[in-house]
Amino acid sequence: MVRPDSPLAGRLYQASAIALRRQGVLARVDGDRAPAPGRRLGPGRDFRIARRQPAPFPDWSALGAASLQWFRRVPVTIHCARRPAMTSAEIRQRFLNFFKERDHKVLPSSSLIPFGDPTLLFTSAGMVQFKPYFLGQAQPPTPRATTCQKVFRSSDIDVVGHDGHHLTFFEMLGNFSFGDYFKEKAIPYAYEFLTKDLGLDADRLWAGIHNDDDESFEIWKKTGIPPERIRRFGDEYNFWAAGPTGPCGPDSEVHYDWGSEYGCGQPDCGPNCEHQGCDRFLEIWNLVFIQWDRDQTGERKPLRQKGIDTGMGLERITAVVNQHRHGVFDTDLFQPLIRHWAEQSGKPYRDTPETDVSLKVLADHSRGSTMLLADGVVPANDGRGYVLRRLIRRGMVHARRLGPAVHLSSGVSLVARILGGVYPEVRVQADRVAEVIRSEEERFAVALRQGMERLQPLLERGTLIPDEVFYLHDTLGFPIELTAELANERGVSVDLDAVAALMQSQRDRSRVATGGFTAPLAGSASRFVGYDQLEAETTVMDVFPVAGDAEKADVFLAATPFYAERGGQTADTGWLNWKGGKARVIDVQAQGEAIRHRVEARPDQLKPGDRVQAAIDAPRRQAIARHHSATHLLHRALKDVLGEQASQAGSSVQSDYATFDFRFPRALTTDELDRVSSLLNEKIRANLVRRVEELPLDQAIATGAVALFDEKYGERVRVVSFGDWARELCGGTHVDRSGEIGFALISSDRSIGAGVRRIEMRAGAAAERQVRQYERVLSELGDELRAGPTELPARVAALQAEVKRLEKEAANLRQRLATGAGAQLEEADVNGVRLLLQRVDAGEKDLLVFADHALSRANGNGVAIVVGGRNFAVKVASQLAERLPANDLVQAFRQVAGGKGGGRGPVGQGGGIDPDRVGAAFKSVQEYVRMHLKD
RNA sequence: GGGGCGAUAGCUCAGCUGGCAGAGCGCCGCACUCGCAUUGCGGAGGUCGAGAGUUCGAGUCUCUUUCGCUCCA
Repeated sequence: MVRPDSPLAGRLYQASAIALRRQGVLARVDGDRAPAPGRRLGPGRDFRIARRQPAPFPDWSALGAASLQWFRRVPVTIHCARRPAMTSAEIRQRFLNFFKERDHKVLPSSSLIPFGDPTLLFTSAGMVQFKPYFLGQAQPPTPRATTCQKVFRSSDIDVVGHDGHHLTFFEMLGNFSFGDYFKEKAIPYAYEFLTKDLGLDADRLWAGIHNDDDESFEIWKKTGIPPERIRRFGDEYNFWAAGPTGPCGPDSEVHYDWGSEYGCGQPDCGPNCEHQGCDRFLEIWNLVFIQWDRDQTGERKPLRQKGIDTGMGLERITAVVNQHRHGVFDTDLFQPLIRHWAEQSGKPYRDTPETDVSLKVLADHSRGSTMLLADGVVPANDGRGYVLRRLIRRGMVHARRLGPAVHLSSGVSLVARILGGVYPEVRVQADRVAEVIRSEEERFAVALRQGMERLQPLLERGTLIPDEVFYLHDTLGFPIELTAELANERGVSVDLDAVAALMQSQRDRSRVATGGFTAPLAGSASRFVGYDQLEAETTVMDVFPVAGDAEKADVFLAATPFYAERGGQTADTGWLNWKGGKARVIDVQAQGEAIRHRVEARPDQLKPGDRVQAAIDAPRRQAIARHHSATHLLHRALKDVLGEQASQAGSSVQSDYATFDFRFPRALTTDELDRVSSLLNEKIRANLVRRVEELPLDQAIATGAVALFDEKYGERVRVVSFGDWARELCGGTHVDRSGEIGFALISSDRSIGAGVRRIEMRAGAAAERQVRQYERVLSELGDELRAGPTELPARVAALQAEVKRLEKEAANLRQRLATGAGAQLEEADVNGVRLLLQRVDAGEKDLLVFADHALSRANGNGVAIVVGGRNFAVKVASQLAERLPANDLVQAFRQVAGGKGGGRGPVGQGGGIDPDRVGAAFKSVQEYVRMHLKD
């Protein structure tokens, strides 16, 4: 890196020279006495850079990189440039402070994995963590809040890099009101923050509002935006709803005007301009006014508690404040990353459009993948993990494009440096994150190698059919864009439309297959009483038939002791009893707030309003509880032994076993497993008391409970703890004291994916059964081998060696017996061809070996037939094989001897013959040969 | 959740329409060499992922299953 405060010299690209000048750095051509501000520098000219001011050089790590060829064409990026008007960190802080001063509670960003919302893949907006408050499902802890929220959007993944605005990961600044203030304050707040705190030119701000929203129009006007800069739009731009029903309302955006010189020049040009190439307006802040509740008929009723939900992208506003016309990648959030890969690849930023796309993709994707990984997403083939994998792979394709030395994983530490201050989890997890990306890189390298092996010959042949391109992508994971690129280099054409059609049909197939289950939703919530009741008298609320099975029904109850499958814990089973009937409950699933019982009964046997007694299989529940509690203790034990990084990635709790998945980069050593196991059982014997508390979520996490993702929590959560040792958020059912678990046995530890391991465990009676089974096997083995348990391995190894030796000896003996004096051999000579018949005592596999041996006596001019039991083999000397195909001889032989068989070339085999007729069959073969050799 | 592909020697893989389980690398030994590398010769190493079926005969065909890779939702 070049030091900022020393004069620089080098050879300049013209574009870079202009960029330098625009950023307030003067270029002086060598030999000139003074900087020549107006002088145009031609490409390739030597030059020097001098500071214009004696003042210290502006922030070095800041913006506006310019690239130039340094001595001897070694590429160097110099970072000089104008000091940013305001850094991103400063903007973030000012925003939160601004709203804090206006009585907003500053809340931390929630995870990128949405809490308690299975409908969302990622946290895709600032309001996600507040959704329950807006939907009226939970009481907000505070009437006003403000956040800087981590956000991830997978929908734009393919667009990133091609412009200056689309990102996968970004930060969303937002202020929120839950039934507190409304438009009258939200709009002035926004205006004040932008113009005063950020110092944006008020004349450049425009507002977009909903067609019918006169209220907002008046407020904007009063606040300071003249009517001609307030534009009205329809639902497509300015209406927000969480879904077809529920809370909704108009929204209003603030647009920034870059100036008419960037516009399309059309008279109707304005925010949301739809003219091609119009680049004048940029939306910077979106204010949502949640004011109605929409019902199924589409009718809107005014909400009692209106809400405000605003969102402003930090990257975008930083670009605007610092006048980065070309977008967010020029801001201090991205420049260090861009510079990093520009240096690693030796390809400067702002040099060619292709390079810029790749640099931007790398900058964005390294942020995205690092942040996802830091929040616990693991590369996988479905769901979130799949999006992550795609992100990493796309990043690697572009890394590869920049050069062989360019690696996506090398950006992780930089991302951690840029964002780690605000999101400490990135800093903590940086090593693990880099490790995971590295292992993905290795995996991808394998896919690339395999793909290249297949692609190379096709390219040399000069044709590439779409099916082949699709196969490479679909089966081998070889990126289509890479195929296209390579084909292009070789001048081979690829029908990308046809490939896209194949992709589409695959998408359709998946969609059709997924849209299967559509059980109707029960209207209201079922009350779960199963924490302290094993049975309950209750009322049937709804009964639905089960598609494709007339003997089963789905039943919804007002209250139920049945635990629905959730958080990895398997569902309870049991019975429903009612006057005149009884049915087994075989599965229980949660559907929203309702609990669906699948029972073995016809749908007409029960109807809404019926009284039933619901009773779960209590011993089974107890066995499940033992496994679930043991899982908590195991989790704690793993963390104690391996460190806090060993965090849960999933679990499955059944009545007879449990599996526990956790993040850990390598296999556990025997010693570690031993320590985990003994600590686990020690805590079981300590008979720790189980406590359950219900707490608000943030308080629970604050008191050190282990929070998990993928689980669905309400605004109040259950915290289950054993003694003061293991403490977790958990909705499951547990034993009262750890001693009830009895004993826990870890039966296996294996890898289930990059950085994730799975431990299988049995507890209580299941563990006992397992141990007894092992013991039985051991003692049977010991009896059989006459060895004590500890001697068994050595004994078995010795036996195996012995078996090998004997097998070999036996094979030798058989061979010698067959070929030696004792071999039963008949011979005949037909027209100079020797025919041999040999009877051996051998399995069918060996017959051909014997035939080979026998044939060796015929000096390459003969036919050998070997019979063993009811099987036979025929071998013809290779020089005869054409005139006497083995298959014909086999047929001649079995016509007399019976059985079946066939052959090819010089080899034939058959079986099922009558051993008594072998002699006669041999005669028949002789006859056949005689006939055929006459010709 | 749906689709594609794969599982054969320690590793990477070949094995065409069913008919004697192979190659390269690695490993061991011997020769050559002062020694190493190289080279030459020889050798060990396989329940062909598991289970059923079809067949006289299955690594090969059919079904089931486990695991892995991969695309899509």
